Amino acid sequence: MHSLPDDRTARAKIRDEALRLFGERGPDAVTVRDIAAAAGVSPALVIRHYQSKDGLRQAVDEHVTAVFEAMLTRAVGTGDGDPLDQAALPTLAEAMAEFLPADSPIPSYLGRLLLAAGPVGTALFRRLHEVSKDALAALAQAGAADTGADPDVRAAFLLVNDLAVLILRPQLREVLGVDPLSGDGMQRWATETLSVYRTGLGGNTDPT
Amino acid sequence: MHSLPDDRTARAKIRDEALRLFGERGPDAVTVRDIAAAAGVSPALVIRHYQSKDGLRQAVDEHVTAVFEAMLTRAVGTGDGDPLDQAALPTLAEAMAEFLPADSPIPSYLGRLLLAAGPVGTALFRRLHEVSKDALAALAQAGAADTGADPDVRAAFLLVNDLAVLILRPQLREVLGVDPLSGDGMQRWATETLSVYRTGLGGNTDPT
DNA sequence: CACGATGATAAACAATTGTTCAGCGTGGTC
DNA sequence: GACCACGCTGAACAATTGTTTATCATCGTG
Repeated sequence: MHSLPDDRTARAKIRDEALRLFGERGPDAVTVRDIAAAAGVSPALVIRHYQSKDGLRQAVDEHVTAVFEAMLTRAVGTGDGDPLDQAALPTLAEAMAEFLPADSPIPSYLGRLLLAAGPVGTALFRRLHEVSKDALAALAQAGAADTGADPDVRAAFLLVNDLAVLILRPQLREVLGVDPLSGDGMQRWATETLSVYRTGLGGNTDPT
Repeated sequence: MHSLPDDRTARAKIRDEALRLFGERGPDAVTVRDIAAAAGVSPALVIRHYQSKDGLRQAVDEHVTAVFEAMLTRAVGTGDGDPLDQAALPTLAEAMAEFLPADSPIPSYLGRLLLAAGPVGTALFRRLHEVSKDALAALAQAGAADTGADPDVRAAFLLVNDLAVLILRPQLREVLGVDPLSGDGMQRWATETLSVYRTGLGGNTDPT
């Protein structure tokens, strides 16, 4: 990422197609020949640029992580204006919808990254848990929420609720009839989650 | 060797080892030779009994689905005593902890089944969503909860909160320092989720 | 004892996959 | 023109993997 002449043609295209295919089917189900064909190059060129398939996977990992990190800082950065409102917590999916094109392969790849065993996914998950804990603490300090008896678990609970939309996107789309990362789907999802976060599931919570 | 019921044959052992390995690494990362070695038999015998690796995978799918289905009916069956209390909803993980040994490979395999694209996982997810919807409706009818403005989405929300423990178990264990499917972990997780389900995240919910 | 039936195996086969290697075309420079 | 650096490729290689085939051992039974 330093001083290479230009990332312009074949090399970047290989990485982008790999990102897309990895996100769709998972790295194990994608062959070097698949990637080469999708990028319109020969399999040998893929290896020539990235040494190995695993090298390519690492390059995609780093690229996706970098994009996501930039997105994170921008997302929490914008929260400074009105630091804590209803939208301060479930911003992960919303940030993706805002900063990425609707057909971006990054959400899918991120979902796989978080699921796969490995240092990258683990670090990413831990990072997100920290962000979640910080957000919860900020909400609590502002009196907009309570950290609960077990702040670590509560933050993890909030986090996985957000990640579920990434990880189970195909299944949710199948069952709900709408892509949970689309505008409409996010609206419906956010409404319900915020409702629960605000007042719980409802019902006769207090016998007044 | 011979005293046990006729389920500890080589055939069953192959299936059980396949279930375990598939759950640990995913079917694509497990070779027929791996399974054969784990079961103490030859690779040829694996094929002889199940025709193909995919046939074995289907057999494991059916076995896991059957076990899970039995678990589901027993779990909702026990709910008849005191039909709806605090424990009526997030029973999925608890049912597993109750009906399965602590080191059972079934939760992991189920998690993968729900994530993988394919008819079995899709059907399973749809089935669970129905169960979740029914449970929510029952809670609502008893006045213990509200179906919300969007019952389908609310039921899906509750479902994925439960599934997250299955799907993200390694990551949660890593971050929280406790297996969320162990007794201790489930206790902590259930406490927080029920707290949120009951009253929301807390804080100054109304600006009096 | 012979003898199938049963259950299991070793060895080979064919296809796939990651990777290497020798070389080809093209464009800039002397 | 000669040359050479560079981006790229086609074909081959080696390892892995799912699967087949031909064979072996064992055991209850005539």
